[in-house]
Amino acid sequence: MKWDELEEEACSIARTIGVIGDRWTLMILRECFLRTRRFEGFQSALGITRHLLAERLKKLVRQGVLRRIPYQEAPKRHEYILTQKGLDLYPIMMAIVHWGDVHMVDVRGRPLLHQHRKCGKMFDPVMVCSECGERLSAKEVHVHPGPGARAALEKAHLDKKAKARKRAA
Amino acid sequence: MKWDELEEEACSIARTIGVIGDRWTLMILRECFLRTRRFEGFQSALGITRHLLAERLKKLVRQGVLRRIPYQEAPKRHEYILTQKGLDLYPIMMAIVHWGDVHMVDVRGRPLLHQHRKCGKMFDPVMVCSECGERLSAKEVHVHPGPGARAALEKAHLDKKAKARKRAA
DNA sequence: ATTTGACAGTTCGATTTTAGAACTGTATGA
DNA sequence: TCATACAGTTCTAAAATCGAACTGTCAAAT
Repeated sequence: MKWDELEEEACSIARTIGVIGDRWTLMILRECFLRTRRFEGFQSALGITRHLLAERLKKLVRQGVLRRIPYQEAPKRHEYILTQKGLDLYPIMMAIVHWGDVHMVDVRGRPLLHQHRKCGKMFDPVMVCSECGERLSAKEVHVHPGPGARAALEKAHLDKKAKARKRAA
Repeated sequence: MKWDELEEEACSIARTIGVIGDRWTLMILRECFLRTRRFEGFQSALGITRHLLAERLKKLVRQGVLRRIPYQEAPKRHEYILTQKGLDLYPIMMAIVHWGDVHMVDVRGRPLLHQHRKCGKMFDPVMVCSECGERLSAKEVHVHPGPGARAALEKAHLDKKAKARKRAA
């Protein structure tokens, strides 16, 4: 499977992984959420090769996760800013941070603490059900095929028939 | 930066990415949450090469995300089951699915729907503050260096001095 | 007037990963 | 005894990544 095929799969995980599912992209997004905006900023914070950084930034802009905004003429310079689509990645980032905080800390303790402005307290992110507000766990969730999956199944069925015809010919 | 260095960084995102931050690992974990347990199951569902699948499964077992459990002798066969550490990845998975549902669906609609057993309704996952229960967004969160970050800063400081001495010599 | 440094990339050869396919070995069922 | 299921391993070719150097514009320092 190639990267660009992932985005066509009838699976929201596959499609999302097509956008953010590699090491450097996730690290770049971490920096975005920590308010880094410029090429040099990303490069020196991450130690990524300049080549790859340029490539990943372009890809994120193409996909609408970042916006490239000029901040000076002569020479032309741009900043990379999260779009709303990019900001919406926040729960993913927080979920990743939290898992690391719980399962990957060493003796030194947590690298970062998070304070909620609204209530003023240090907090952990918690995932709840949008309908009843209770904490979610894998075992309490039932998965059903949605309209996208049914369409995909029909397509797979047709593909299979096409292949069979091809073999016969 | 190499993969194994990621796990030593003073950053929970970097450490987590060191474990799950590649395309195939995330897809394998998707299958785990959909109840796939065996080598052939993963392979045929994902189209991953057998070589990489074997490698990724080993890595996940080493890191305590999966447990390798024999289900028959002669020939020896094993199943790969999520540990608690693995089950705790659920919020990350759900956050990824949800972002895909919102930003990457096509005309066919959502591939999967999620039903919460407790309340019986179809739901979306929502991330809230553990202290006050309000929805989280990036702008409402303040980041503070924790104990792990301070220790890391001191270490970086020492490393820098060591390097300077080396240059001088 | 000339050099130095910051910034944002691009280019290129060497190394590392991944893809794709074939092969190994044990057991079951026809 | 022949085919099939399962869980890998091995091999070569292709693709991605690394590391380092190079390009070009401008501002500030000498």
